Amino acid sequence: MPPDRVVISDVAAAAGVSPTTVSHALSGRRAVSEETRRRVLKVVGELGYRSSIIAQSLRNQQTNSVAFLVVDISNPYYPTVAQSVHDGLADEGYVSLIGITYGEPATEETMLHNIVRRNVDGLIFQPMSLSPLEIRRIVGSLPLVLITDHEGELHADQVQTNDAQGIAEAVRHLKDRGFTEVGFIGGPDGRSPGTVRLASFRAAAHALGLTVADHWIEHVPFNRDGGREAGLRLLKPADRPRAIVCANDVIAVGLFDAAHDLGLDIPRDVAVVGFDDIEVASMLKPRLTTVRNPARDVGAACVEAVLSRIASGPETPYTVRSLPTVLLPREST
Amino acid sequence: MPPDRVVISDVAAAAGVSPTTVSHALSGRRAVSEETRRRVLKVVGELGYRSSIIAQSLRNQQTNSVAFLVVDISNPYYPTVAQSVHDGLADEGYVSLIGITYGEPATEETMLHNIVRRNVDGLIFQPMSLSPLEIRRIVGSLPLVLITDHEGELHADQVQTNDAQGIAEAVRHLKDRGFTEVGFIGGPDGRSPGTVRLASFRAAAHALGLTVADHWIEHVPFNRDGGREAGLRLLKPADRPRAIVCANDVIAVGLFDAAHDLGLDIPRDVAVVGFDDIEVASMLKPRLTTVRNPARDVGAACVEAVLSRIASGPETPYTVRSLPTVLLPREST
DNA sequence: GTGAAAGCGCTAACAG
DNA sequence: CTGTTAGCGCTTTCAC
Repeated sequence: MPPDRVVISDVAAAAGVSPTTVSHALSGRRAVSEETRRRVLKVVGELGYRSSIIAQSLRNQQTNSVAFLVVDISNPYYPTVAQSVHDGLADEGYVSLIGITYGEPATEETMLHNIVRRNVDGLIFQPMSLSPLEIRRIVGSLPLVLITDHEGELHADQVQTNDAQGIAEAVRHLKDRGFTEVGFIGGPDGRSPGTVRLASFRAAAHALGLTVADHWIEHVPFNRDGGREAGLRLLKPADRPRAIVCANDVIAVGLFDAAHDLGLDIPRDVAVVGFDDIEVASMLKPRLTTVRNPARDVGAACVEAVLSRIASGPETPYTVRSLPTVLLPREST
Repeated sequence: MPPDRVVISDVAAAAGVSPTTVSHALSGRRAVSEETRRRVLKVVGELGYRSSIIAQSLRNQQTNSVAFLVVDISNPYYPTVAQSVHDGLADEGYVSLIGITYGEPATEETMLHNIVRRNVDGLIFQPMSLSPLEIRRIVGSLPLVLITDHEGELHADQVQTNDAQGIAEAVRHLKDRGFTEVGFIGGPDGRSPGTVRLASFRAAAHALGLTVADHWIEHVPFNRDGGREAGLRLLKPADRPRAIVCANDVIAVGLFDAAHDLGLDIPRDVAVVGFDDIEVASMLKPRLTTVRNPARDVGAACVEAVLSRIASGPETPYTVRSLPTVLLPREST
């Protein structure tokens, strides 16, 4: 086993040159005679020298790292985004620091502080609790990309999906299929994407003259159990909606559970529409009609945004990238 | 917006003390008079000082970070492990650097080098291509936990699952149900977990006197398409196995696709057993019989192993943690 | 073409 | 109880 930490002065000594020369032989930022360069490289190979990124970071004031703060990796939608972010960043030589916030305000805040303390070069963040201004206050002038539907001043670059469009398509599709009494299972109140989706649902249903009873709107956590419980509440009464739009696919899975428990057939007794198009959606029986949320594109857009911000500095105006969503009609409607 | 980078000397100057005192007032590693401490803390608050972890890392020779190298985050099994690792590490104040290797030898190797250059305090790694010795050569004396079924000298702490046990239960269960002609869809040849699972399958089938034709064994990538293609090859001929064990659930999903395409009923025409118990398993129709692979426990065991190694140093003997697997009989058998 | 010296931000001897 | 000094490993002036 070779000595564990070979540092630049070890290489310099062994090659009979100064650390400066080793640095330049490796980086190519200054001319080094061919002969010296070869000798240095040889010693580097023999000693197994690998420069310390920590030391470089301190000196260069940049770490080649980007943090990605995500709400909840147990929803299959997010690993896809995370993978896309990771791969895009890795291609450009950046490492990703992934943090899971669970949407908790305290967790969001402490993670933000830790990220600043780690001198990351940029941050991609899907906020659930903190406001854009609070975030900016914590991270200073750090390159910041927010994944959010928030309207208005963000103090950050933005990546969003056009959820209203997909939801509108879904509602129209329900009407075309003859479902006129419709309900909605949304996420918790607040800054979650469920809020926008619910608003879009209401607007679309109203525009098309569909019936939406107040008690056909449910707010639950974005998970399978939430969907199941809301489903039970909505479907048990005789007075129930004939179609239900869910704020995401995971909730729809829970709704499938509820329908199964109650012996109800989908779509005969109740139609179901999801949101996200996670892989499971096409594995369910019946296959789930859903709105496709382009996870990989979202990740790629975030990477692109954060890298251009890192390159351009804080002066250039903030950008907004809006990605389309589209309805995928399948068997559950 | 406050000045972006407040450093310790700024605080010292504003509080009228030395940087040393600020450091100690914050860390508590040296007594500081109550009066001074209060003053320093006040200034820290006003200026919004947050110490640089990069600088601390260079000085202290430890980064409070652990790398987690995983094969493929698109298989839902891994996000669960990753989440467990992330949470366990976060609880102890460590940040996780997640890398996705896709099992590529070149990627594994460069990621390993980069990780060393980043001075992480430890590494949790599920190797697919590199051998334990090659890995140890690259990472030097770094605390290293390998997630692998590899038998023999590992030069690292190990976390493994007792796959043989679960597979044996599965095969016995198939026999009990009256399936005597059995096949297997495994992963690619090599260091993948599929190799051990196949060997266990063969051993168990042989011990119980079941029939396993050579062409009922398939090697495919660990994804849905792989399962589908293998399924088509196995199920099309009249001479087909009556039950198929899959090396993981994702492959089993592909097999479901194939059965569906061919108009075959599960379990009447062919029984299916998976491995992992990802959430989808219980959502399929019919619900998938599978061997539960304790993802969260694996993650927790890795965290525990790497942290104790970090605490104990390289001298203490390597440990092996073996986690049980158990069959979950459901509707697909 | 090469080297000496300074400094990134921090902490720990050492000294008082 | 507090401050001065050195140094973690690197890159970049500045000087020759």
